[in-house]
Amino acid sequence: MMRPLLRDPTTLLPSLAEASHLRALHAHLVVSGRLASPSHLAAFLASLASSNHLSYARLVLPQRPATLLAHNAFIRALARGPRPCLAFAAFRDLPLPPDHYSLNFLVRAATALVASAAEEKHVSAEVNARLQAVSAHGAAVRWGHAADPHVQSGVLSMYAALGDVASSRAAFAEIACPDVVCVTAMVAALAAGGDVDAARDLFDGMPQRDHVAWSAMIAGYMHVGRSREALMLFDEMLSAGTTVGEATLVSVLTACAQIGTLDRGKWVHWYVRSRGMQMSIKLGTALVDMYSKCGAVVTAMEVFESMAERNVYTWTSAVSGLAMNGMGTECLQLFKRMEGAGIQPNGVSFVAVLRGCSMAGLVDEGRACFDSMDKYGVDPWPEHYGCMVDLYGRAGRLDDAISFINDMPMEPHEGVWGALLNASRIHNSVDLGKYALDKLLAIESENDAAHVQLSNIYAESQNWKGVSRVRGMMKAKGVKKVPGWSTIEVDGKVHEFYVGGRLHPRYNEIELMLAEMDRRLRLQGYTANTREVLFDIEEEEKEGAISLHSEKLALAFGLIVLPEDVEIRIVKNLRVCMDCHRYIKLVSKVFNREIVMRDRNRFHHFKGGECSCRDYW
DNA sequence: CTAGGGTTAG
Repeated sequence: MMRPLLRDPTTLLPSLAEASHLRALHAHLVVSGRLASPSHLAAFLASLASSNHLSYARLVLPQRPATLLAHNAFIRALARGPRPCLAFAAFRDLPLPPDHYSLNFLVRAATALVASAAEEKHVSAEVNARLQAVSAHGAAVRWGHAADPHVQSGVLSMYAALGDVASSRAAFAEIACPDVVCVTAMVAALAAGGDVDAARDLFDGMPQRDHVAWSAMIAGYMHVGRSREALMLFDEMLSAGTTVGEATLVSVLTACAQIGTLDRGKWVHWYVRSRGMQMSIKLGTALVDMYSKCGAVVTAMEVFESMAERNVYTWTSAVSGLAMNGMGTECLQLFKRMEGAGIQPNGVSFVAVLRGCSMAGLVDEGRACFDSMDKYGVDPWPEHYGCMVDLYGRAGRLDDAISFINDMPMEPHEGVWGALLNASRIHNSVDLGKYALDKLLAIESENDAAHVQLSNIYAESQNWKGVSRVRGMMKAKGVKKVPGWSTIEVDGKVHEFYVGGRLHPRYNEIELMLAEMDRRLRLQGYTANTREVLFDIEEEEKEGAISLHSEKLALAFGLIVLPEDVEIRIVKNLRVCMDCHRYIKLVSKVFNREIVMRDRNRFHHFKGGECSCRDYW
């Protein structure tokens, strides 16, 4: 008669916040005799623990003959809860010797502890997590359960979460016959430790691979930013006919976002819909992120609005998408909506909204956001200070930027000086630029971008001596400039262009188009601004170099091969230089094309001779 | 009653 109520106390309890309801349910379980059954007791305890009724659970637990089933369920619930350290206390208080289940859950608790410590960036928490992790492994050995396959795979990923691949390796070597799960865990551990090639060797040697193994290897490439290989492996996975799960698609979308390949990203979106796959929070978030990072911010927001459920990652992803696409006002509005929806912003959310405010020159609003971090219990990271300096500096309030730096409770990190340097460039403040560079170089003496920035400041003020001095400095210190490259996607294929390079098979056509572009731009009164460019390349390449910045090559190629009604989408690894920016604005007008360019920091949407960044970047 | 892969910034 009362069966329906008892079916699943796990889903029932969270809605019963009231203690009287709790006691009623408890009484009900007792009277009906259900609580005498170890599995019902275990389920009841688990739901108590996971719905934050810990003290109640602790009252219930010792009142009957102890079973490992019940205690293990309790430990498991604690391990998955907000405070995994509680699982250790429960493990210590076990009235019976632990079995392999207990140890498995203990190891999970340690992993969760490590993960949360890493997220909080708290040093003492990390040290503590490390100790707990080692002690969990020790307990598994001491109680004779270290050879249980569930415990083994758990231990491997636990050490991986700690960043201790050596221990993962050692533990893996102990396993006589590792099963698919353990090998997959080891593949992931090696990749997380940066040794993707070792991970790939292990993966290639696997006697059988299921979709999780494929997924782990694809994600492994993503961990080290080798997104092209991730996509290539995904193609192999498709040809192998393996089932494609949601997790795989999330990694694939991350790869698309990183490369900026909108066509493949759209294909994934289509794949999800055509298979009728359910749109989970993670998948939806990955889609929002992919569309944002491919410059399709409108579609990103459509996906965002269509999602049934969103968490702080989803919101932050959308806020950040608006910020990087230069939609500062919308970004701030969305952040406010997020607060209104009762979502607690975290450190990343604040980085995103502060960047958005910076883009739109919303200085006071940004300041208010920064000040509100305290209210949410978010400790500012160095990045947040960097954003604030950028916010003031970009708006031309250099004095405010400086006094903000002086009031910092910590030593300014390189990002802070970098922001000040950039502000000095925008507002032509030579002295401040020099000062910021000095500070920056004291921290990062070989920062090539910083040298280039200072040189640009000198160049803007026609100080050629300064330009050559910086150049000499770089030579003397052996600072190597990162070579610039740009990519453009045509029919799903990504074409790469390098600065001054003539490697593309259709270079002859590109050269003709570049000449045509120059001709038509000159008719509009364009003259090349050689100041930055001259510094950017080696002496012998100077001649003709203005046409050879990688983004111009990519743009010329786009003009050749893409139809007029298709926007030209370029991804560049460095910040766009002033001359190219001016050049591309003009091309967008003269050739009547929409051009979207993602540079190192943000998007530039060019149209009709204007850029969405309003010339501040 | 257990296990391996996946989401936000820089």
